[in-house]
Amino acid sequence: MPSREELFREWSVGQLAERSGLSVSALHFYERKGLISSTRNEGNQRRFSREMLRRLAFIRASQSLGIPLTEIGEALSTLPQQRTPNEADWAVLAEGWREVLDARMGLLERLRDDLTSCIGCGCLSFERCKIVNPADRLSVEGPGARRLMPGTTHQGLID
Amino acid sequence: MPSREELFREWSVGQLAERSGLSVSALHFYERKGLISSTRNEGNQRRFSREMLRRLAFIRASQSLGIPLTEIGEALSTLPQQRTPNEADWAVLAEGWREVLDARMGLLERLRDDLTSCIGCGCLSFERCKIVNPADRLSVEGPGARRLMPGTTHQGLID
DNA sequence: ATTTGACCTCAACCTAAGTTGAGGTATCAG
DNA sequence: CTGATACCTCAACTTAGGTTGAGGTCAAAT
Repeated sequence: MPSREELFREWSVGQLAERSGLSVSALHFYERKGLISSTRNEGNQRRFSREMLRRLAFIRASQSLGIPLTEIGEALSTLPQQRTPNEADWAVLAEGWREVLDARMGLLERLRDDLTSCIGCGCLSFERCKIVNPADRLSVEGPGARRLMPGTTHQGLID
Repeated sequence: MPSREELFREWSVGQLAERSGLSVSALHFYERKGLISSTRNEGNQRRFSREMLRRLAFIRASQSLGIPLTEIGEALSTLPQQRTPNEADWAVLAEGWREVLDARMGLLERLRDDLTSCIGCGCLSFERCKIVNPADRLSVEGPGARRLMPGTTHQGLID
């Protein structure tokens, strides 16, 4: 159980970085992106509340699931603004990711099975192969790097 | 069955682009990266052999599985150099991806289960939560964008 | 009083997987 | 023979998720 002091204490970036295992530059970056927030002391230095540590934990957990920061940010923005989010609030977010993961796994499973049947028929042809063709939709996305695994909002690779 | 002409015919970039559904700039890019190759005619224009079409099919199929181009290139470089690769050669590559996919799905499954138990215990803490901590290893990879799903060579997110 | 270390901002750089555009050449149809 | 395409190269731009460094300030220990 954290002491009364611990609960109300505010952390500097360096301290938050040490506790979270993230770099100071990453914390600055997350703040610019609106994923975390801070107040400033008299000398313009950041002070973070204890709640930010939990936000960072959620961010890291979500990233390890392959979810992009923009989506993580959207999820975080649904947390209550006035009161400090409680366990139930966080559970709602985590449950949302569960659905994303299930969808993503289903996609991988279908791709794997199609690949297997492609080995069987030896096709790998542009006319026939289900695995080769779906990329048509991906190639319509415009410039820049592609997302490896389109998340919640994927348009369906195979259907 | 393709005609004798078709078999020996060489394609220009534009034709290859049309047949494969890829853009001309992407084909140039793949050639620079060594994924495909061409000869040049008298006027310095690219001529592609029929085999390149199959390579492109493999590249697109692999990409739809979330495999990065560098790994696809490594796989392609294991194809026989002297003779034209046959069905069996391609099947070896496809079988390799199957293993990658199985590993990737196992990873997602473990993450999903851990997330579920994290909802149960309501922790999301840096000290205890299996889902939050593994990112330590990811953060050691240096500058630049992270891969969403580390492929064959992943160091193990959770173990 | 000074030095060390932590902090501040801002701009530039990195990878991946391409796209876009400028400036110049080739090829083909009429 | 002359346009209209198609092609060539090369450089710069794109997104994501940050890192690195320059130049300057703040805080605490000596």
